[in-house]
Amino acid sequence: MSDTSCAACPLRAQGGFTQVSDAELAFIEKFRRRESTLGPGEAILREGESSSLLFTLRAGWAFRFRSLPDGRRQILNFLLPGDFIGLQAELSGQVPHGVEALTPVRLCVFPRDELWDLYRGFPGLAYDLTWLSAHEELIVDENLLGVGQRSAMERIAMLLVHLYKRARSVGEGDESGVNFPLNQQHIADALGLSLVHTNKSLRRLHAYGLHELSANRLRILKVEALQRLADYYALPLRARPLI
Amino acid sequence: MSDTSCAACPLRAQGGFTQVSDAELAFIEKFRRRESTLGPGEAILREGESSSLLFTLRAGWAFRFRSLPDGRRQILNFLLPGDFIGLQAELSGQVPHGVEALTPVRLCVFPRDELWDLYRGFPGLAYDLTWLSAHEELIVDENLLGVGQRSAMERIAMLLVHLYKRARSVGEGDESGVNFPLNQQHIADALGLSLVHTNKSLRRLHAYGLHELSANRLRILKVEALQRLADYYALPLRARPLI
DNA sequence: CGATCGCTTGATCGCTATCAAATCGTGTGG
DNA sequence: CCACACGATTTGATAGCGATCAAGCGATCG
Repeated sequence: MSDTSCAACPLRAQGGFTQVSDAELAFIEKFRRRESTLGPGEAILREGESSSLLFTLRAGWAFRFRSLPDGRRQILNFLLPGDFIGLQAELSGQVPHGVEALTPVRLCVFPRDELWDLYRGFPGLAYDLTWLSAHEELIVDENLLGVGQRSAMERIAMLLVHLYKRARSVGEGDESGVNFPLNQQHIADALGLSLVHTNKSLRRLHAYGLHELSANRLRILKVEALQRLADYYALPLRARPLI
Repeated sequence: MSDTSCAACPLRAQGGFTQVSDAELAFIEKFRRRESTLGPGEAILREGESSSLLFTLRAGWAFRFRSLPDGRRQILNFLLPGDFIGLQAELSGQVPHGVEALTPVRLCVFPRDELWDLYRGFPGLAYDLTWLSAHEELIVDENLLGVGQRSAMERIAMLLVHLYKRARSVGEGDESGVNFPLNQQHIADALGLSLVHTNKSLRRLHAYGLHELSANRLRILKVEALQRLADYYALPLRARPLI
């Protein structure tokens, strides 16, 4: 697949993202080295390794995770189109978490060592990067609140609503639902639950008739009810920067 | 108490922070509007409210939290001297979390609406802000990993080691221990445990003789053993930016 | 067609929550 | 100085949510 020009970026075209100036766009185009494609289950970043690369997820879903020596794994957050990957690395470039593709993904690849040019020449983009970082932290905060304080059912309801809204906000799916590439193990790892209990809770929640989840497709029938059940009221999603 | 000049900042003097140029220091000095002092339990930021202010915690401890409508509260992370407060607010300035002082705190206060001057004129400081944001996310990641995957005892051991190391890294305490202003309710809220269970686990952990915790003072006797118990191996703390 | 992976279900265990109450230290007012 | 209130800590008893163990089912794939 050949690389698309940033000016013709289908993601940027589809709205929900902030505007950039022509000069900024030109810089981004130059900053981006190439595009890259990976399949489901492939590693974008490996836990504990160094990477001199940064990415923007242009298409597809992925997730960020950390694990313990004995194999327990915690999914920290899910990455959807427009999300930026790799900021958390310390200067050394070593990332304490892994990032793995959930679906086929399309990545824009940037060289970390030219990040400085961005800060020096394009304060607007620099600001955007900080914003993206702070925004991702906000999502992790929300997960932590859920995992620390909510019951299993509440957590699941929250996750479904959360991902549904985010997917819709980047233009995926429609009234009939969105693609939903997580399996139950992913849900369990994201919510700090066992696989078995996740299955049982999911089943019990399904019996309420507030959502449909089948064949990789998620449909939310009663958003309000689900949100009430989870005590989860997401802030409205604003236009966000895209680099 | 009169304001200190940034050039004479006792925090910056004490090492562990990255260097800034004279020009940057001068900007920070101008950017900072005033200092402010709050007592334990006082709110630095109120959950859900808007704030046009940003802060650097110059002295004292605080914590960031979110709560659910029914009162359950999750502490997201603890703030120690040098930490920057308020980045997570969306452009509107609305913060989804609260920040509360644990000890008497001394804050440097910055006007959010001049943040743009920093990005335009001082790319190095802009970079630092992104770094601080990403670094805080890293800490929240770690908490999420713990709350999602670790047992009660492991979580407590982790928290003690984590806070001890951070406190030491900003120059607090000595071999004989550090001040430790959390009560058991704070620990419970940070780790997603009930107060009663926190107490019992703390007690059981204390019986192992790996630490001493009394009268607001924490002493770690066997760091290695505690870390092994928690499966927690913190990355070495690097020099960090201070704004 | 056997193998593998993800989903489902039942039985049992145990960690942690919840309920209840006692203890202790501290500050306050009589 | 004592009585009292209040917050933080501690302890015991009981309940329950979610983990763990074990097994079966269904679909996809080489």
